[in-house]
Amino acid sequence: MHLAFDLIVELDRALLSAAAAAGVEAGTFQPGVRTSDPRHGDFQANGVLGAAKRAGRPPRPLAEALVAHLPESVRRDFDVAVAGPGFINFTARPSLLLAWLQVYRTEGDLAAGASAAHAGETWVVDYSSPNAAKQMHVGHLRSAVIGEAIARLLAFTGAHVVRDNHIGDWGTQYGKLIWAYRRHLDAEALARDPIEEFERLYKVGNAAAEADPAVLEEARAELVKLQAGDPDNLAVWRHINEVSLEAFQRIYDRLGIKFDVTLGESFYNDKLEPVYSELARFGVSTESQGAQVVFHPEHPRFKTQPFIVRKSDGAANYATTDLATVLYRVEHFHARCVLYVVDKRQGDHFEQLFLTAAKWFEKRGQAVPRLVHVDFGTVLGEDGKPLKTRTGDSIKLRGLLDEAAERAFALVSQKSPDFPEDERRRIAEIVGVGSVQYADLSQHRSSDYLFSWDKMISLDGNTAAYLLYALARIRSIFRRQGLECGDPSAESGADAFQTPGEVAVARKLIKFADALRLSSETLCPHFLCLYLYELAGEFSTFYNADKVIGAEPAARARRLVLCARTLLVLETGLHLLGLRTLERM
RNA sequence: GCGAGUGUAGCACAAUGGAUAGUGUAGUGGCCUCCGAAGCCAUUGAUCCGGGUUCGACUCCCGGCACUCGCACCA
Repeated sequence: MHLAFDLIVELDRALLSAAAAAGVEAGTFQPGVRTSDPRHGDFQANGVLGAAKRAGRPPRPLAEALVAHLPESVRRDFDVAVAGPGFINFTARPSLLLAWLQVYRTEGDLAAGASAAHAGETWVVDYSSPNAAKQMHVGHLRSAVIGEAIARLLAFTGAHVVRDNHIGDWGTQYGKLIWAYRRHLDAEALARDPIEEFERLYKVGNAAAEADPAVLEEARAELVKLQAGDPDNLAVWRHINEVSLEAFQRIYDRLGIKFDVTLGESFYNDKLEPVYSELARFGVSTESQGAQVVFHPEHPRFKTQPFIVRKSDGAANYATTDLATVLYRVEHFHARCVLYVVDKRQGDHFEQLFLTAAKWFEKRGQAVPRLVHVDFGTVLGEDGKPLKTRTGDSIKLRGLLDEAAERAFALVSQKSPDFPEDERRRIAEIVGVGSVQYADLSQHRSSDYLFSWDKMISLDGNTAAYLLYALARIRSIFRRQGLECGDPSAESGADAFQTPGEVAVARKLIKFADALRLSSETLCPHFLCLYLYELAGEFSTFYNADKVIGAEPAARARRLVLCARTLLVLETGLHLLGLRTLERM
């Protein structure tokens, strides 16, 4: 039996053909189907009002006419009603709810249903992108967490995703760093915590260069040697980068991040010369104050605010690399779309980059991919200012995740004292790190967000722990019944949903498709979070009202369907967000 | 100065131009002989101000006010 994954798409199509049959002029009617307030039904079509206005017809009779021309299948699956000024409400019948849940029963089924959205498209997602030789701190959290969630969402909805970690592994800081590395390296500290040692060395080099111009000169000389390909300096540089990447990967492992490629700035060193020579030759760039820059006369601000593509000393900067990177992603990956998951404070840079790339590509006679700055707000402390330690230092990501796991451990130990310690540790890591990820994802990415340990790990409200707890309770039902979750034999004999709790959960489950679509179209994971939270809420109400164990056979079977699918959707959803899930907690 | 963003209940957040603006916390009152009470149920409380567009505006446009951020060789 064919049953649409996204029922909204199906209703949209049905309404369009009904409009044609009812004599509505083509192109004047957009169905506008969306999920609705459950009080009114499951889906509603709002498009009649606008179309009636344009046609100069009263809306309600038009809505009635459309309803009368709906295909038989729609009327069989939905209770259809015209309401208010001219809304068409669709309420899924219990038989449709059960049928949908019987068709979409595994993660593979869901993925197959969702994958039509971006099939055949290649998307490059540029996220995390820390600087080598420095520890990742709280400022790196959101890019990593949001970027990973978006990459997973796109992949699940059918895209071929290239995850690219565009690390800062080249630049002027290496002069001072290498200078200090040669003179002040503490081998013991390096073995203990290499990145901390690199950070210390950089500070030593920086301070020495500030205090003594001769040192500054020496550091510059080290940089020139590195850039000229001096083998010794290159070896130091490589060592620093390797060690840095290993340290980053330990963080990424905890956050469920795995990059497809790590093409840092240095990768583009030999691809920069054509960028500025072409920009100059095409007349896209001009010379200003000794630098090569791009102005955009059509833009209110960038007509005077330059985009510097080559510094007055002849060196490249990040604008140059970013342009070279766009070209590489098109030519090498055939990217149709490139996402930059970067702090919103860099908005100007990306706006200028995209304008410049458009002009450059046009001159090259090449289509520019869709370039999107997926921006996000700042992580604030409880004082409303950017999150720092009490002494004003940035908070290290590793320490932050450790603290999250520690706090979760205290909680797990309190709630489940009889679990063995190693299991409590394992649970705490999942709950703690997941809480940090979820707190970040559950809020609209564009706004700043307030970092609060208490709200994050306190298990009330829209938190990771609440969702994980719902999972644990479902698992427990199956465990107590000696059943595998989703076992078809346990579900056989299920009849249509009856109680308010059953119906509410089933109605929420069929809207997973919509949550995925909304979330991936807008590149906003919080829509998925909100959906999962509401689903878990509906489930908790149902769980409280309707018992599975001990129910008569048909009721037990249909309730097991709800348990299994809620578990499936919650787990699939949480995995898409980058979280790990657990059996009990 | 120019530009961008934000302004929703005591606090923290939602609302893809749609119906009576949702939720969590905090407050109050219930529910464990009942699959995990890290839970459930009930209840109080808000769109910065002023215009406009629209059948319909938290949402779009214009003008204020407040806060945040960005603005020449760091990324």
